[in-house]
Amino acid sequence: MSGMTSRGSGKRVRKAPAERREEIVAAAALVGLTEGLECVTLRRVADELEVRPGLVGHYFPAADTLVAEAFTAATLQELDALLPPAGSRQDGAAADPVAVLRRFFALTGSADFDNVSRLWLNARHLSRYRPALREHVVAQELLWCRRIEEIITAGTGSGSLTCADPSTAALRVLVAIDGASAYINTSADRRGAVPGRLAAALAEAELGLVPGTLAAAEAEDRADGPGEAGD
Amino acid sequence: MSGMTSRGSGKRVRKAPAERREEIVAAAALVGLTEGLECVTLRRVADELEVRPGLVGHYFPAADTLVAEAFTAATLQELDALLPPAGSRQDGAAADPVAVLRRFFALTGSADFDNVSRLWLNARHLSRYRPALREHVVAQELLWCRRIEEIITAGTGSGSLTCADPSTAALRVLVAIDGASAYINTSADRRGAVPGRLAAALAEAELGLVPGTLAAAEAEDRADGPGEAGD
DNA sequence: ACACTTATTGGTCGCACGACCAATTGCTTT
DNA sequence: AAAGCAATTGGTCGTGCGACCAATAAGTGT
Repeated sequence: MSGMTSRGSGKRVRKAPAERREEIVAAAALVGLTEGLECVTLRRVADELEVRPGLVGHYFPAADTLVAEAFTAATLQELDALLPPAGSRQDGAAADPVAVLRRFFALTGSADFDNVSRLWLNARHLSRYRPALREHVVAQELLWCRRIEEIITAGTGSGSLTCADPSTAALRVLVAIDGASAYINTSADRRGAVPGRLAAALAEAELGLVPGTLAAAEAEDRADGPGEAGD
Repeated sequence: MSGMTSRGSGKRVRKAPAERREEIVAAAALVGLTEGLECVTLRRVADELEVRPGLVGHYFPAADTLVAEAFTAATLQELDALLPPAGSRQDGAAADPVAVLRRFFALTGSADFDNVSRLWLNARHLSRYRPALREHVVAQELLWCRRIEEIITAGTGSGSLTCADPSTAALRVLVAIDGASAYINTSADRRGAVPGRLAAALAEAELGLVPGTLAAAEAEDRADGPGEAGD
């Protein structure tokens, strides 16, 4: 009997509050990202950490707070992977904005981004009922928008792209991405088709780039793409 | 004691199965539209109709089916209000496609459409967990897309608008609308701003119309609009 | 008027959730 | 080594859910 996955009983592992709290949020973020925010429950998270539910309840007297923080933790990490923050380069030289955007659209269009799309969709809906989550979602919306705006502004500065209002352009790009990812749970199969391209195409139009600059090769991992909804 | 809102007890009202079923679906659709699809529960719907929960369970042995049908009923009705189906005109003359589209964007941009935006967001997320709902959502996505495509095709036929591929254009318009409505639960206040316009603007660009043709006057009913998120 | 079908009731069962609390036990301080 | 703090446990309580079922009563046909 080697598969003793859980420490079963007895042995308590006492940790520093701050550390335990981070651990809980990280576990909650993972659950929320992979299974959905409604699965971020005291019991589920406790189970993940092999801890008693009461402990999670101790750190989060209101379960809503845990859900909200889980969302923020997940999106924050994802954003950093998508668009490295301003001060993250050792060499002072910033990367080419167009290249950054191309990488950005390549990532958001790939299957690896699916869970993130689901998370946003999930959070936006759940915000209807959970005020705490709502605030965190609004904050992340702003943050993502700002991060995109930074790239665009850098691009206009270096002249590699042109745009009247970086703020508006960033918001439009974000809206297009959200529109495309809205179909993640219903039509994920024909993702490569129109919606996925729309965001990049819109960005190209919005930023005065030649079509195709941002739309990476559509080498979808699923090469079996059927023609036009075969209903 | 005049407020005898419910018939309290005893009196049974026996109805024909078909009629009762429609009644249940209609009530469920209303609940789903106003309170959310997770509130479409056997008990909640039964309460709405002043009937015992078991009865609803009798007509819908699987609760998922009720949720799915409620969604379809709600969106079907809404679509007909938004874009009257092809054969709905007594006089054979079809309306001017551009006028139809203008009306369409005016309606989707108004506050009356908020609950519908919420419903779609709701359904798209819930489709992650409920296969029955998922199928209905996919069907409605197709239907909405087709209905828009009809208008566009009519427009290209009459020459009032130009477009390479009506099918793709319709899908793009829908994606834009979905992107805009994604923010309904988090940033409904500054709806008038960028997102709402984006859909109409994209449609104008997509259909070769002069900017402003489809974007109706942004006379928001909420005239008390405060300046930029005052956080 | 009667019997028969079935729409409708009233109730139970098991489950998962958040909230709450007293008892326990690991760690730190004295 | 003893005392104290608090992280952690184990358990309870109330709620709302879907599913299920036997009993009831409203119509329908004879």
